[in-house]
Amino acid sequence: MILRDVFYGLSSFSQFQKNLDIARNVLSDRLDKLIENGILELQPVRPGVARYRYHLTDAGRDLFPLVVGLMQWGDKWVFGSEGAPVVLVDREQGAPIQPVALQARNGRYLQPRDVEFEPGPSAAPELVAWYQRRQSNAQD
Amino acid sequence: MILRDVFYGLSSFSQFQKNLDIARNVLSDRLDKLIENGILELQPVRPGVARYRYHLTDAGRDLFPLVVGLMQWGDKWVFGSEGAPVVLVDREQGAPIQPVALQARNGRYLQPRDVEFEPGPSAAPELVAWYQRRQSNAQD
DNA sequence: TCTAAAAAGTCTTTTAAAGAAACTAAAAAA
DNA sequence: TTTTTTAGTTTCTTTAAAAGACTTTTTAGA
Repeated sequence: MILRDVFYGLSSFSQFQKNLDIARNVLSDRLDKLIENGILELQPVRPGVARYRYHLTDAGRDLFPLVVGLMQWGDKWVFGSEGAPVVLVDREQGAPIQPVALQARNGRYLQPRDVEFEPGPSAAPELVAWYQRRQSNAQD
Repeated sequence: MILRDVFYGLSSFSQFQKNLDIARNVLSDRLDKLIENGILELQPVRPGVARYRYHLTDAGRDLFPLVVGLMQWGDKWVFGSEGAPVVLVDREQGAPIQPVALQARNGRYLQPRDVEFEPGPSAAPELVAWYQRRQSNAQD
């Protein structure tokens, strides 16, 4: 919810507090954790003044598709027919954006059954072994 | 983590328990909540036997881009240069899939600054008012 | 310039959630 | 048929989250 508000454009403690109806200490803890984890950072309101605003880091900005995807999921499965409370539009076209979805390199949309999980560059040896075992056996 | 495991193909209580290293009562609670919220459902292992497997509902399957997006975020910002432990490949091509990202109707990739939040069909009146106030004023 | 209100937290107490370990009943395997 | 595994539940302890009062610094207004 904090992140959603940051993407809405909010950046101060009290703005979050008003909007989220959350205890101040909890808000404070969560903001600290978001900073510790490199998702938000504090920037002085203006040089030389000890008052700060919370802003997204590059890592934080990269969470945008996830926050939007979660909203879209809620629009579909929680709000459903009553419609979305908020819609995201492309500034250039003024049109709603596409739903977040998985795509292959060639642009095809992918469902869970269309993809496979494979051990990556830093896979643990036991994961590689498990994967190879699964490849040889047909059952599971 | 439970959902990630479900997308990996796990479906039984003990599979989750082994893989997640979580207290049994906590796992039980969370599975119940996932069912209550229509993300998982219980299906009998075989007709007439009181043993069940946890399976995704349509709503649950729709969370796939979010789970994958979260993995991709971690691959980039947590694992970084050491590389991903798991990669997702398109079965048809055998190639890694695209990163989850926002796209406009015309296919353009969108950053947070390229989009705008607007009140939707079920927006609360105060959100509409807030939005209109923000449209007329240039500041914030 | 002084005052009051707002902003941004912190501190203390209460409540809820998580974790560990033992217990139970049914189903599968030996 | 006996033993193991599965899929939980129960009870107790520990840890974390939430609520609400309190503090200090900033800022806007009279």
